[in-house]
Amino acid sequence: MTARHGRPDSSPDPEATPGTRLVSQVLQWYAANARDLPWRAPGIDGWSVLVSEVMLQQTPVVRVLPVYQAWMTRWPTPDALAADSPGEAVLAWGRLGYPRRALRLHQAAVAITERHDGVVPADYDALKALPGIGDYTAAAVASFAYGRRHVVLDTNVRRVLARTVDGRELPGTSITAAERAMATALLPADPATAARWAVASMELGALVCTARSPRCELCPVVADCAWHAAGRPADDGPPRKAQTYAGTDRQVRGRLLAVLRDAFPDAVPADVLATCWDQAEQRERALNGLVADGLIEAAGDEMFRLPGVTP
DNA sequence: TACTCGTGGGA
DNA sequence: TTCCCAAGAGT
Repeated sequence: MTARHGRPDSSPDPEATPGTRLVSQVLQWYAANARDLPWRAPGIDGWSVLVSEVMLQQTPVVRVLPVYQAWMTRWPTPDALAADSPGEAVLAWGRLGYPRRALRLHQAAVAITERHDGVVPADYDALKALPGIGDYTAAAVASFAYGRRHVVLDTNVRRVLARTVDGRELPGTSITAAERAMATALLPADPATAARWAVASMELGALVCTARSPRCELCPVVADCAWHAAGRPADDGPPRKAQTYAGTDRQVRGRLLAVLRDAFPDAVPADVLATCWDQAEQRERALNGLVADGLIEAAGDEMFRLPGVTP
C-alpha cells in the first residue's frame, strides 16, 4: 500500500502530480464502472485471460463473448485444446475474423503443454515467445492474470494518453519511444495497482474516451485532459489509410474458409470452392495462401479441408 | 516501416 | 450507403 500511487478509495491528493492524480481518478472511476466480463472474474486463471486477449485482438467484446464461452467450456485448459486438431480450433473460431489467431492459439496451447507443463507462464518473455503473443498480449496476460507490473499499451490506453497528456485527438500509427516512456513514468510502483491501472485505463478508452464521439461529460479526468482543455482539436496527423475490403484477397480467403468450415470434417472439391469467386487467378492465390498459412490442407486430388490431423 | 490478415456493426 | 474501426501479430 504505497501512498504514491493508486488510491482508488480516497479522494484526490491535492499534492499529487498530474500523473498520479490521473491514475488515481481513473482507478476510482473503474471501481464504479467496470463491465462484468467473464475474463475479469476474481482469481481467473491464465488460460482464460490468454484466450480472451487473443480473441479480443481487433475484435469487439460483444462478438467475442459467445465464442469465448463456448471455447472455454470445450477447452478449459491448454492441454485440452492441444489434444484436439487445429481444424477444430479454426472451426470453433467461427466468424470472429483473422482465423490465423485460432491456429496460433492452438500452437500456443501445444507449446504451453510441452514447455510449461500445461500452465500458462506468468513471465513476460515466456509469454511473448508463444505463437500469436506479441508485446501487448504478453503484458496483458502477465498483468491481468498474474498481477505483474507491465506497461500495457493497447489502442485504448494509447488514445487516453494521447488526449490527456499530449493533447492530441489520436495516437500515431505506431508506438514511439516517447510514448512508451510516458506510459512507463505513469505506471504505479505497486504491481497490483499497476495491473489495475492497466485494465482501468483500457476500460476508460473503451467506454468513455472512444475514438469517435468521446463522452467527455462522463470522463473522470476531463479536468486534467490536455486535449479537452485545448478545445478538442481535430487530428492533424497524416490521413489514415482507407481500409478497403471488397475485392481483396482477404475477402476471398474469408469466403473460401467459410465453405470449408461448413463442410468440416469433410473435404471440399476445388470446383465447389470455385463458386466462391469467379476470378481464377485471385482465387488460386487465396487458396494457396490459406494452405501456406496452415489454415487449410490439401486432401487428395483437388480437394481441401480444415487441418484435421493433430500434429 | 508499412503492409497483410476477417468480420460486422454503429455513425 | 459509405466509412471507420475493434484489448494486434507477423513479416
